[in-house]
Amino acid sequence: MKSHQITIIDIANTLNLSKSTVSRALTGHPNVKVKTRERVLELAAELDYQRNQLAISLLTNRTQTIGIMVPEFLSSFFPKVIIGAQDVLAKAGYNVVICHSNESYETEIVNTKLLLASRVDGILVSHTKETRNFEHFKIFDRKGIPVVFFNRIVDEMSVSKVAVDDYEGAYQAVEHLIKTGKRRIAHLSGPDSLQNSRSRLNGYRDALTNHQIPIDPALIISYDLTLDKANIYVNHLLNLPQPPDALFAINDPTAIEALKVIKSRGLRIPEDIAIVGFSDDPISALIEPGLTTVSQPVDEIGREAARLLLNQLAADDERPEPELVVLPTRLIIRGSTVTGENPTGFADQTSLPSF
Amino acid sequence: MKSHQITIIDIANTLNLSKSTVSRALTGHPNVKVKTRERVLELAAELDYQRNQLAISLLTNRTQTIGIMVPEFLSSFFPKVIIGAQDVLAKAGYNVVICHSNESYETEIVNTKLLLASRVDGILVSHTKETRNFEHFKIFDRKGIPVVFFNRIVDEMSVSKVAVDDYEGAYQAVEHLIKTGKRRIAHLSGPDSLQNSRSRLNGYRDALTNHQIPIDPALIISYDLTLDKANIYVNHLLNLPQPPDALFAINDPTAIEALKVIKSRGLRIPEDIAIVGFSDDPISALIEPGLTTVSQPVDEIGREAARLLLNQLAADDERPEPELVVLPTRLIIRGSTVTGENPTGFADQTSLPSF
DNA sequence: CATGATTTTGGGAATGTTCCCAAAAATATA
DNA sequence: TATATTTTTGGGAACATTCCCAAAATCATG
Repeated sequence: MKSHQITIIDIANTLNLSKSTVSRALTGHPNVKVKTRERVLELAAELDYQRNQLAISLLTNRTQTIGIMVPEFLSSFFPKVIIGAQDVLAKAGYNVVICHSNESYETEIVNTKLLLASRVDGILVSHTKETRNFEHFKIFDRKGIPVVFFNRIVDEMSVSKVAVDDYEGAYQAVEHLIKTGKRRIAHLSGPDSLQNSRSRLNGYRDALTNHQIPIDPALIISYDLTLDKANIYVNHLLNLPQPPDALFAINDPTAIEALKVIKSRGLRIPEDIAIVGFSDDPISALIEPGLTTVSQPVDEIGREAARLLLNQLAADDERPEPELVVLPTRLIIRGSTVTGENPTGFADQTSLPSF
Repeated sequence: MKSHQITIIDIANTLNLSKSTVSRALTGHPNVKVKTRERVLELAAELDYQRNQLAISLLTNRTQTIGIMVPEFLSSFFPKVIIGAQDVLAKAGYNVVICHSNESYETEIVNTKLLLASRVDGILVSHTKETRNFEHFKIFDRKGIPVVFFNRIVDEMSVSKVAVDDYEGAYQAVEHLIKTGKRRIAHLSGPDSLQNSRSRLNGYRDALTNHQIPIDPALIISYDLTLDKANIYVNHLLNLPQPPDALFAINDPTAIEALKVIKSRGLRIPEDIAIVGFSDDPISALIEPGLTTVSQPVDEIGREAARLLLNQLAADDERPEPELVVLPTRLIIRGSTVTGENPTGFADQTSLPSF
């Protein structure tokens, strides 16, 4: 049961002033006597007065709130992106509402409605792996609420986007495997609905082709990113008449699952089969052998997405041109592809304490 | 630049109705002709009408929004708690705003103001390690906005709280070390400001005392949970004239940092020194050796905290009695304390895919 | 001390919605 | 057909704030 809220009228009445004067005193308007302002601020502090942002938002039609929608946040990736974005947005005076869709298209739509109802000024989005229809995001666009996609981006919408160079990252990962002498390189790919999944697959293909290695469709498997499936597919690959001598996985959790399966079969990594992941999850530096992986500037993805959104919000005339930012990736080489590299698997750990 | 928002008045004008009737049609009030309701709903859908939650909140003085404040969310702990809480709250029709204080007291106070200004109906809080003064939380209490503490709880406030049995968890962890024959058991503890840090220390002490092992103050170190400090203190302990033969760490990141230092010194785990952590981070099952740790029902902490908050919100008469829920912990035994246990370090992995 | 200029204050509209009460329309009853 | 009853609709107040314009108070200048 909430008690009566303190309003500017309460303050006005106690001090025998009008609400207008109190409002001016609180917002720092110059036209108010110093003495009066002091009296108002003093009483406001004493009563724990908090201006009602709802009323102001209703009046100004701006909530100073940005919605961030992510498909999950159990892995470290999205929390880090959010932290980066939040930092930039907070400095610009915006609050942040975080929604996670749990990789469910239905939940994503519900979140969409929610953000629309709470009248956010803009949204940052990484859609779910199930999302193939983007009508629910176009509503924002039609209402003039800026949308910025990050990480999982949408070709069919003309809005600002932040991605990493998935193609190049994948290309270099596969080229690295080729240089270590591997020839039968498998790829555990993600669902076709994800743009970055498609780009990484292209990078994989082109690296092989450019090194005169034929592409064997039996070595390419797209899956839905649920780890029990990964387990099945890795086993399947190992059971092939001509099993692969290397595996490029769509992401680190997949690579780690593969590593687990391969170790339990008593195969040697990287001699029998080498593994490369994608995204440099903190875990990847800690396991044995350390996982070679394509790192991405996670924090910077969030910061950049926030900046693009602020660009859209700042323009008070017509809508500014959408921008596309592609951030570079970097190959981190560890024991899963090269012997003697990071033998303990411990390197550049940066995770924080938890309780 | 946001375009004109569609309001019920727009709908009312186009259909030659009053705003009252449109409002009734949209909210499902029975007293409206079926034909009229259909016309209204149809036009509303066509115009992408979204009711303005701000206006409603202003009127009802309830925002249907809950604030969750956590000290960090880079480790997996708090994201999991948030997911649990969010699930329960969403089912009860509440939205969630997440704030992370980045372990900074200052930021926590800013977040407090922010949640107060956005008029949340209640808050779930885990305070920072720096927080020793809780006045900023008492403001909520005074305004009749329910507060529930979880994980890091506050003795001096009479509100609902959710904790795990830190004392018992620590006791069992240390007892386990004693049973494996260890006698010089060190404890890397957290800051005294955290209630769970104190409880774990008590569990450690009592386990030693009850097994007639004298407590050596040189083996107890409280630190601020920043990993570089952990590194220094572990080295310090190993350099003692009589180094410990086991280490009970306040949390898993600390334990993993210790493991790293100990391995790099060429000591055997657990023969030369055994390690136990706290909270069963997903990483703990993946490293080598697997980390023995005290697991807590992370998801359930969030769900339970949400339930306690709903209890407070549901009561429409006077304020209900605060509740205290203490959830059980469970010792997970792995290779860092027992040889031959989980030799690969891979066990019960449940982390999700990331990009 | 009067006049004009400037500073300070007050009143009302506006924001989008719900809810209460009254009015109008439709329906039932005599 | 007139009256009573029920259903459906409309008009205003209320929520907390800001902003514009006018009114009041203060100040400076001759």
